Amino acid sequence: MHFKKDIAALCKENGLRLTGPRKVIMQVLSASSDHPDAVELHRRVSEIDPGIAIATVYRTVNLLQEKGVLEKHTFGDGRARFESADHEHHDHLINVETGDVIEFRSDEIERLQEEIARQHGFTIVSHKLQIYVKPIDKKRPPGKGKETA
Amino acid sequence: MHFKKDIAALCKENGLRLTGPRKVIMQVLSASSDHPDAVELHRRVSEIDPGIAIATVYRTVNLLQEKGVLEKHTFGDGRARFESADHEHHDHLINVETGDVIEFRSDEIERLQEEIARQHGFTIVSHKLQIYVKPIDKKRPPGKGKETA
DNA sequence: GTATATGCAAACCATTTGCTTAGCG
DNA sequence: CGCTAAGCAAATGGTTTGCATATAC
Repeated sequence: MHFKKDIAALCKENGLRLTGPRKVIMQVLSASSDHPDAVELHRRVSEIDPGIAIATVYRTVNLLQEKGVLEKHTFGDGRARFESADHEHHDHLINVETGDVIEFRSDEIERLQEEIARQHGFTIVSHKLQIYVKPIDKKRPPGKGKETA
Repeated sequence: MHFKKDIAALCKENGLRLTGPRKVIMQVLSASSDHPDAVELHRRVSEIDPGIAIATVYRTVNLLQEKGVLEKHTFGDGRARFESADHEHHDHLINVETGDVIEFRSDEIERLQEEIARQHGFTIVSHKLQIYVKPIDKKRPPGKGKETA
């Protein structure tokens, strides 16, 4: 995750008050290198300040998403997951055996998408590409084969 | 949608009993050319047999997905949407202004995905590409910029 | 006849919201 | 001080499940 700008600046330029809960939540987001969901985020936040309500976590991440600071993803399981938006766009490989998420970027795919949208008379607002994968290594035990939804 | 095989055959080869509700649900699925969610599916099913419970719709559609007969998608709104799996793979353009879903296929993108997965030491289990778009037409008012989840 | 399906209602889970109080600017 | 935020709990929306009955095979 790791925000390029500092938290106070992010709040100020988005017209958000720099409150205690926000500081903690944004600090946790900034320190997270994975793509936590709201509940996991709340768990991490609670280790720092147990008094912060999960409703505040939801309100904060939604606010940050509206302001364009965060991106919201849904990788098949019901929950929404978040990551910083202040990086170059990338897509995700999801290891179905472990749930791990790997980021990648393909300019060629990006370009093809633009082309496809244009051919249909549209411009792209956003897009998501998720590739659900498993290790090539055949010797690995089957593991819990999560559904690919 | 439109199943290639007939409904009785689909049930039989998947070890499912050919019940009244299943006949109706699968018939509705087969007749749908869009990507209905469970509630919409239930609405259509109810026009034919008002006695069928939405729980049965959910159970049926999940069963068919497990058996590989249906694909389940989530296009950002909370609901799951379904379509037949017995066609060549394709991806989706989602018009954010209308919610319309347009199918497309790009062999080149498919190929690039294979390549990316392989480079990371994986094979593809499945993948989803959703391009959220709006009409090129500039004269349209800004509209409600729905979130891109 | 017996295991599988269904209907119904209650349960679930993630997320949102109304209301009141707290605290940033 | 005034208005935004937070906490809490109740509400929501989509989806699943337990249980008793019905039905396909």
